[in-house]
Amino acid sequence: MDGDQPSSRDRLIIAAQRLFARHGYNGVSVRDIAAEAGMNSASIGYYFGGKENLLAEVYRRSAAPMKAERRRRLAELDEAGITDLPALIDAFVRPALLADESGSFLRLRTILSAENSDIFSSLTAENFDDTSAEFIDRLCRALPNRARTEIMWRFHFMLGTLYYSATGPQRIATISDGQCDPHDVDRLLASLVPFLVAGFSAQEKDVLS
Amino acid sequence: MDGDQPSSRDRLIIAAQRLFARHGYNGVSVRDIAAEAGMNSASIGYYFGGKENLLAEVYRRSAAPMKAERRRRLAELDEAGITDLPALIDAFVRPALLADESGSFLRLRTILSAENSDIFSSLTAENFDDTSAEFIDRLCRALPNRARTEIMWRFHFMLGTLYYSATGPQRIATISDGQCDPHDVDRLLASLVPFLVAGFSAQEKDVLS
DNA sequence: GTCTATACAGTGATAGAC
DNA sequence: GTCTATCACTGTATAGAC
Repeated sequence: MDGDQPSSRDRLIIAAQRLFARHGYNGVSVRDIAAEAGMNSASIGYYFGGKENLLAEVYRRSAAPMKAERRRRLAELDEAGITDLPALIDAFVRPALLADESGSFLRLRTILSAENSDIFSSLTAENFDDTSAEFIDRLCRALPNRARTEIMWRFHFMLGTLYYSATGPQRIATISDGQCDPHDVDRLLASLVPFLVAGFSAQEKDVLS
Repeated sequence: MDGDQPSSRDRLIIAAQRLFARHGYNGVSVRDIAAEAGMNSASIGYYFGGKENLLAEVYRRSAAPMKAERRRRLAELDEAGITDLPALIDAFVRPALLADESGSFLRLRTILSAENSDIFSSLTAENFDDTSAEFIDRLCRALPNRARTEIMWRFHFMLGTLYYSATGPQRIATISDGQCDPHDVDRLLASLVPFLVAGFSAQEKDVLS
């Protein structure tokens, strides 16, 4: 049956997942992870070949439920025959902020994107290239009068709002004297989705290049 | 006269500024910085009390010209009597991407925001709270029918697009098969400013809270 | 196969010699 | 004011126990 103890390998992944989410990548040592899993630090080298490969394993595990949730929402939209922009953007953005508790996976990815950009690139490409392409295709269909290149730029900007929301929360709280609480994901989404919808719908400025 | 050699302290700051911009904060050791400045690594402890305080010094030095450029552009607008949203947003966004070569200071700040969020918070507050407040006030005046809270949320989203553009460049290049080059700052701005203008102008969704 | 003790070169910080 | 020496820490690699 499935009631088996998790394997040593799995225990390491779970411990790493928890610690990376809380303290980022560089903020956690292999010794911390091993201790959290109740194992020797050298076991990470044995099972994964190094800290970086363990990160890749954690990334894959965390990405899976988020991708599944996005796919589920898209299927729901298809079933209901909905193709409008707000629903589409919501289906992309909401799972990123809600898939794991308080967007800890999103936070980890933001840290990686800034600090270890080469690792981040390959992991993102490996895990999200298909989903991203799917969404860009749908965005182009929902916005037939916008150039595909322009939509990709705006997709890029959307990622920025998402990533930053996962890490820079105290800034908006400071500026607003506590009126804006970035941990209130529902409130955040209520502002973010209309903002993005308007941005994606914007008239194109004439560009030379 | 002013033709003096830069002091040992200044040599360290300049070396750190160059290395932090290229390799981020954690990617540079105090030994690297000291070697670049032609000094002993312990000198950083002596002059600054530690790597973190040296970072604060670098931050202040880098923020100054960017803030000056923003102020200069705002003064220009005031002189010409321009108060429209696109010009205002451009005056905020452009100096962040152009003040130093290839936005290396913006990149450093993004890394800090993700990895060392407590340091980032205090440095940002120390250096940018006044500028941010000034811009939010102007945004509110340019958008008199939008709630101030909502404008602060959108300001938060704008920071996200900026920060991410400074670090996650290769992602958009991959997705677009090279059609979008995030290092082309002029092209980036040509898409970003209209996107933000539309986002800031968006109709408010009815929010419960 | 699984796991661990241990050594190695690197980090930031710091006490104390000069 | 500057440097040497040293400390506790990091990720990694490996020899060897079981």
